[in-house]
Parts: sequence; structure tokens; C-alpha cells
Amino acid sequence: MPKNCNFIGKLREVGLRPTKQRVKMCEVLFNREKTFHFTINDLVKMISEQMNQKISLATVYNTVHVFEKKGYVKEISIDSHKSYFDTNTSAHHHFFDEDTHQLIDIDKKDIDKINIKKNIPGKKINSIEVLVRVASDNQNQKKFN
Amino acid sequence: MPKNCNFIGKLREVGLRPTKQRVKMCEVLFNREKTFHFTINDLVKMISEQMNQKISLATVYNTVHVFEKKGYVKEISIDSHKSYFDTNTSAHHHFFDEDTHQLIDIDKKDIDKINIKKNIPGKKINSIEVLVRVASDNQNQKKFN
DNA sequence: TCAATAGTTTAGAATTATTATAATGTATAT
DNA sequence: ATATACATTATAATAATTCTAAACTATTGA
Ligand SMILES: [Mn+2]
Ligand SMILES: [Mn+2]
Ligand SMILES: [Zn+2]
Ligand SMILES: [Zn+2]
Repeated sequence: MPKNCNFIGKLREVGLRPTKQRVKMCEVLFNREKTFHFTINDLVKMISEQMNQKISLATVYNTVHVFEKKGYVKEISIDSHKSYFDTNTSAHHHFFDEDTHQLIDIDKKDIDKINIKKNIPGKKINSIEVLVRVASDNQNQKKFN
Repeated sequence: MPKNCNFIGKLREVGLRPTKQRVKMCEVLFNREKTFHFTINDLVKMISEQMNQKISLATVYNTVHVFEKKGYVKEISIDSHKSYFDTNTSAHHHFFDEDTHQLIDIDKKDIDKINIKKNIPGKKINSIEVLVRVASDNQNQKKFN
């Protein structure tokens, strides 16, 4: 979903009723310049901050998964103990900061196109994604000890 | 852990008591030619098949995590709903078959070295891993409908 | 040898994330 | 407006994982 704010229309287009919960979630997720990464808990916090009425946790789960099915968000697997989602739904690469548990997009131009020289018979490639795990450089830290 | 079977010695080397549960888990995990991928449930099944005595699920969890800490296994994140482990502890690339939920190693020679053209200040790169999601090719299937 | 000790296993309880249920509420079409 | 299908909600249920505390065992060294 792009810059404009016609979330009611956007929801209708894909056959979803524009309930106030869904519209609010659209605002929180898509009414911003840049895409971003979030967990369900992040989202619940963001919504309850911006909303007068409360929203049920189940609704957030449901709606995120509905949005996932419609291609508005996608799930990112970096940690089997927590679900991360991304409003950038294209196949793309990430840094994962193991100190802060933050995901950061890697610009396509910062990694050369990846060529897989072998394939699996009868299978097609759905996506190719790189995960770069980073952590604070202890070499640097040592200087200050 | 390599080809030989001196798991008692291997465990002692890292300060772990070679209990029969741990030795059995070593046999199941490391007494084989090739590395492999497993879930906790896979492992419990394998152990209970090969063992006369039962092993507690908590022990399997504990021991896998102890082995992870000691660098004998590593956790692979492909699916935030399930924990996969790998007896190949080096940074390496995978196919993930979305039909069968099978992980398959990609040989280093089948992907060119990945060069990250940008870095994050104060952070060092711990690993660079590629995940290639594959699924059955519906183009092929159509022929037989 | 054989206790003393530290470390380990275990069953079961607790916790956490997530999903299901079923009653209530709401959007939409007529 | 009304009927209907769809959505939301609180709450219960489930599943994966971790915690607890009691029972057990490997190791140490007298
Ligand atoms: Mn999910
Ligand atoms: Mn883990
Ligand atoms: Zn992203
Ligand atoms: Zn592997």
C-alpha cells in the first residue's frame, strides 16, 4: 500500500470489510514513508498508543495474517522464538543485529545478484534471501576497557 | 564431531559429564557420515527408536541447547513456528522446500561468494547465509492434469 | 572403596506465543 | 430497515518451550 491514505478503498478492493480496527491497523502499518519491521507485540503497543478504543490481541493476530494472505505484509524468519513481519513484501535481504534484535533492510544494490548454480528437480525457486547477522565489534570495545 | 565414536572423551573435553543420555544423543546426532537437519521432535523419535530406556523431553531440549552452546549443533531459522537444528555448524546456505518442509544444504561452490557493499558502523558481520525457498513447479504439474 | 559434592535427569507444572470457540457486534446489500 | 455474512472480542484451548524441585549419578578425593 503506497503513500495515500484511502485505506477503506484499498481494503474493499481485496474484498475485506473496512472495519475501524482494520483501518487503524492500515494507518499504523502503511501510512508512513518507509516500510518497517514489527512483531505482533510492537504492533499492539503502537495501536493502543494511537487509539482511544482498545483492540483485541486476537484481532491483531487475525488481521496481520489476513494482510499477509493479501500480500500487504510478509513474515520474516530470523528467530524461531518470535515472529517478525515486514511491510516490505518483496524478496529482499536483511541485516539482523544480534545485540538489539533489530532487522535492517539491505538495499538491493548493496549485494550482487545471487546465482544458484544448482537446482532441485521439479522445484522452482520462490525466493532468494540473504541474512547477514551482525553484532557489536568487540575489537572496538576493547579500546575502552 | 567427526567420524570416530569416542563421545565420552568428546564430552569430557568440553566439561560435560558423559551421561548415558548425552552419549546416546551424540550417537544419534554425530555417528553418521553426513551432517543433517532435525527438529526436537525428530530427535526424540530417533532416540526412542534406538534406546531401550526412555529419555525425557526436557533432557532432549536441555541437551540440544547445551550442544548448541558448545558449538556441536546450530539452530537454523526458516520458520518461526518450529525450531530446526543442524549438525553442520558452519555458516552455509540452504534450500527450504516449502512443500515438504525439508532443509537441504547448498554446496558452497554452488553460490558465488557474497559481497556486502555496505556495513553497519560499530558492527561486525558474524555470518552471511542465503535461504532459497523452493516449491513444486506447477508449470510441470499442469501437463498431467 | 565410598561417602560427599556437584552436576544431571525427570515428571510435571508453568510460561509464552498463538489459535480456536462461540457469543456479540457491525458492514453491506436489498 | 432488515437480513445476512463477516468481524471482533473475551476467553478457553493448544503447542512449544522452559522452569522447578526432587531423585539420581558421575566424579573426586579421603
Ligand atoms: Mn505465521
Ligand atoms: Mn533455541
Ligand atoms: Zn525488510
Ligand atoms: Zn544445513
